[in-house]
Amino acid sequence: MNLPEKYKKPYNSKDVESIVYEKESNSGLFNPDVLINTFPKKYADSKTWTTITPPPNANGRLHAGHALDVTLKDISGRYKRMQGYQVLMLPGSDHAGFETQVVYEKKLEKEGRSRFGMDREKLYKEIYDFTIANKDTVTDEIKRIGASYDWSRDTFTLDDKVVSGVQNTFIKMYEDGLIYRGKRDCNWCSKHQTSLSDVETTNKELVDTFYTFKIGEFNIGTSRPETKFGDKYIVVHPDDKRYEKWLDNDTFEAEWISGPTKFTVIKDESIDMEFGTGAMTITPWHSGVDFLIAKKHGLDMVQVIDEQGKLMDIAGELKGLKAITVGRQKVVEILREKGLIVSEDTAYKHVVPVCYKCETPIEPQLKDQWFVKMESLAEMALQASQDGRINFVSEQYKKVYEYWMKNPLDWNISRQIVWGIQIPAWFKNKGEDNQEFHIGKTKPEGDDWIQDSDTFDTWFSSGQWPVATLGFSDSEDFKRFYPTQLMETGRDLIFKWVPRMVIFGLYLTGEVPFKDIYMHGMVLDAKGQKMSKSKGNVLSPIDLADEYGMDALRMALIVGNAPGNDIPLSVDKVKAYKKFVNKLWNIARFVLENTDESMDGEVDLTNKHIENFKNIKNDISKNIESYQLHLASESLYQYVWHEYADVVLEEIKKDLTDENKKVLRYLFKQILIIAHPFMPFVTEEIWSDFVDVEVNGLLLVQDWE
RNA sequence: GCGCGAUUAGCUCAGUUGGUAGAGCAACUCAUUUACACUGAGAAGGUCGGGGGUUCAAGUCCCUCAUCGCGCACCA
Repeated sequence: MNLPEKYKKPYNSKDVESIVYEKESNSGLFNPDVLINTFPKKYADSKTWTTITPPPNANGRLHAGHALDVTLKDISGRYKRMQGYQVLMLPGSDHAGFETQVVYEKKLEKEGRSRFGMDREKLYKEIYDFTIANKDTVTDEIKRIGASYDWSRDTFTLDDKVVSGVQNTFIKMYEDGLIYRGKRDCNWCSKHQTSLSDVETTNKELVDTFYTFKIGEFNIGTSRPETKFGDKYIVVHPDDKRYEKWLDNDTFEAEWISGPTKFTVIKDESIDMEFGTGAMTITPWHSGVDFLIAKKHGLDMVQVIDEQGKLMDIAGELKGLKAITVGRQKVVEILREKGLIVSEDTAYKHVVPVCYKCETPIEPQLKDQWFVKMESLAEMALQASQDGRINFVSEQYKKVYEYWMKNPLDWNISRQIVWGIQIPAWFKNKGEDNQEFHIGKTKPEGDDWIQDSDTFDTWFSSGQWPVATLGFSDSEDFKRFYPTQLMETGRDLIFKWVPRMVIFGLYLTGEVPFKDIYMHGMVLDAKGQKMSKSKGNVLSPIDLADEYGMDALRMALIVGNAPGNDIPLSVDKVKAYKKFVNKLWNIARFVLENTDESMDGEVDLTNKHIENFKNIKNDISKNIESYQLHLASESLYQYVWHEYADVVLEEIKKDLTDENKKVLRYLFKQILIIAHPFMPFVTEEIWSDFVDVEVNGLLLVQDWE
């Protein structure tokens, strides 16, 4: 027969992938509007199926995790589109405020520059250009994975409509009493010079010296002597017998760092009598726990360490020293000379919060910032999970989510960085306490108003992503596509992103933003280690695809990857699926050599092979529906190789009757359909040799009944 | 400390409502130009981490212990 030349060689992904993607993309069928217009019979009256794709940070290149992310949702999307849904997979990019600024700061550092002292607008413009350039690279790489995304709706978190809508949300929340400005302890990173939310810190175990100091009759423990300059309160538990002779608010004078100091005894139940001596001093400005005690008892709060992490005036001659290093040593020296050290435990292990980007220990600071009151919002989000309006594909994340929603902490949304959406708030007399402010997008009457220079926590805008990308509630797209079906994203975003989308979705629209939540695991190296540049074990999805083909990589990422579990990826595994792709190619060769289009008519549906296939197909459909893609892909592999090729084809080869050829051809075309979502490139390519695509359409829109 | 996972063939992992264990890779035997050597046929390999319980029946449900991983919080 007329076998195309290309089948005489093994499958070569390089000859195929970009051409196929272009063909599919140029057809416009990734856009649901075009889908309806082109195939009205199939799509005009059908339901929508929507997924808003997590915006990859527009600050770097794609890694294997992105490839998994795109593949998982693309399989579902392609499947639903073939089934006849108006599929919208909406792509976007995130300016990723703090993350991008950190990346850009590193770049500046390399160039011997610094963002501090740079003109705000100039810096913004530079980061903007940098981000846009990267965004284009990232977009191209996502396309290589085969993402059937509607690029005509591509959205950037700094698009006008998003910025405006996000600011509106802030104003609405303020009016609803859900946002307040308050002096509260914040997680301060002294390297990056910004406050961070609780989920932007991570924990690090340190071995420090734990000191016990003598203050009058009390022995107090601390691992942070450098904060003790301003301490003038001794706090003990009200039931502690050791200190029962002291009454609440009793005072005494004792020798301390800067000389004789007046101390006040405070009794508070939050003290752990078992720890240390059961007595401690407090430093409310630099400790969240101490802050709560001070607030409760109305105590003075004094700043000891400045925003660069240096000791302030109160430290007298030690002023200006780096608090945590030299400052600490000097204070200890002073106290040693005064004979106030009772004991030193040099092997004290404790865990401190550090900046999740640079691991600089967080220095809590009291600052005026914008906070979101989380309690009622979290309650709404908890309800949605408990009553099943949102469904977690893997239960373990439901538990984590619900735990977090039951224990919400108010959310600091102010960031002292320029890269982001500026907060629509205006101040008079900036710098003083209790300053007057005005909330609104435009400057109020009068000359002395200046806009808050802070920007929103990036998750404040990306939390609104499902609503924002669809144009907020007054747009046509919103009415058509909201609420969406699937939110598929990495397990690391269970706190940062997912609950916030649920909260904003419910708050802004009354409806959950998505029904199914699929949290995928991390892609690890072959040994199960986290991929990192420093370990040198990073597998680039683009490099792998260059060598083995993207279809092979997609399969390697899906098979054996149960929802939510981390997945090791090895080159051997990708190779194995490259063989599978080639197997499909060779089957196509055989079928093309032995059949032709005249055999495309009716087949005997009671044929045993067709009956068997029907069961496999049902099984695969069921597993895709429930996001058990590892099972679906496994069945596909087993069927194609060990049933169709090893049994059906071998049997029919020995008895090439017209009827058998028809069965062979019919089944193979069906295989192309069920294999398409998993391996879009090779299947689409082969499809065009079986049918006239001009007449019958791309494989992309064939019926999956 | 609290929470969440994991522990199944040499390795990496599946195993959906309980019905006496599966895949890929590796290793072994055979076939030798076949649509496909990026191949085919075959065989081998597991007391499902330990212990206890529920059940006619447990890899699967419950309890407990151990080891590993992760997350959250904190003690000054």
